[in-house]
Amino acid sequence: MSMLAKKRYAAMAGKLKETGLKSTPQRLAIMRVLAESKKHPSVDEICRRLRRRFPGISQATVYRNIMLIKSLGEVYEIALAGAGSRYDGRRPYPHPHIVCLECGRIIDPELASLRNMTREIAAESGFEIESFRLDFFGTCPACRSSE
Amino acid sequence: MSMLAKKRYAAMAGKLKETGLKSTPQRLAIMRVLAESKKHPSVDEICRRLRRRFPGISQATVYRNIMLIKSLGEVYEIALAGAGSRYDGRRPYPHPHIVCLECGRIIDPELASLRNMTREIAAESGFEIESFRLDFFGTCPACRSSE
DNA sequence: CTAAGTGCAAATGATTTGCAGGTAT
DNA sequence: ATACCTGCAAATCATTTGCACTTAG
Repeated sequence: MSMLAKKRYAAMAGKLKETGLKSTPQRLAIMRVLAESKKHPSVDEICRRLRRRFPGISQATVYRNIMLIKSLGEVYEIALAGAGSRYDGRRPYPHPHIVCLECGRIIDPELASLRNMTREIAAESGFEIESFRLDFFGTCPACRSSE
Repeated sequence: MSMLAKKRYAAMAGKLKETGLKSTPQRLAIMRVLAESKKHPSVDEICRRLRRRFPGISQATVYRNIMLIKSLGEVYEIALAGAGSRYDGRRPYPHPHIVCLECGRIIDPELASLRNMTREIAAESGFEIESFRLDFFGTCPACRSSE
């Protein structure tokens, strides 16, 4: 388990303790998967991965726990059009993605101008902005050169 | 019907002609609603609105036609987490939105910094950016004051 | 002990699809 | 005439919920 994964897992398990909710094996295992996974897994993927250790685990349990972890502010839900949501437990806050339309690779760019933009939006609209979603779609350098 | 609505409707109906597909009354009526509506309607809202003139119109027809119109590049689908999609026939290209989490209202802000940001992303990642998706979520002024 | 959590199955809500007629061209 | 469309109902798919049973604290 990488340094970051350890840290993320500790943060999740810690928040759980604080709330007084129970640390069940399934719940902790879900947290571990979220903390370790670099690939934005779906509920179904998380479930399949957990079935090795918990053969009878149900999707309902995964859904319920992800909702809980999300309410603790410890996962970020990436809601995709037409498909099921994917989850990022390594960066549990809104952040932009770049998705390659050829190979499906997703990268997380740095984007200095974002904070300004959120402020600009709030000022213009009068909304109180809580979160955002920003994805760019295109072709990555590798795919472009092999065309 | 406003100037823009007329223009958008003509563009949609024109593209339809080009393809050789049929101009059924229902299909044209759906286009008209999309061209006129400033409020990013859902399939259900479009359907209810059309039932005045077509009492028996089905959701399936609306879904099928919106898919078709989308494939013509004449509507932009705003896919939302947890809720149904909404549609924008006035700006059928990617553009940012602000979604109110209380009342569901969606507005289209001006956002000067967007072009720069796309350039920044392309430069940093080496991707060729084709499209994007940018939504802000928060609480609109009306909902905030009535809390 | 007992509130919280789990698995299962059934419910939900958005969207899709199969089919038996209709209708635009 | 005939390929495309429509309405209806049934089927999907992701997600949620009700319930009886189990378990962490």
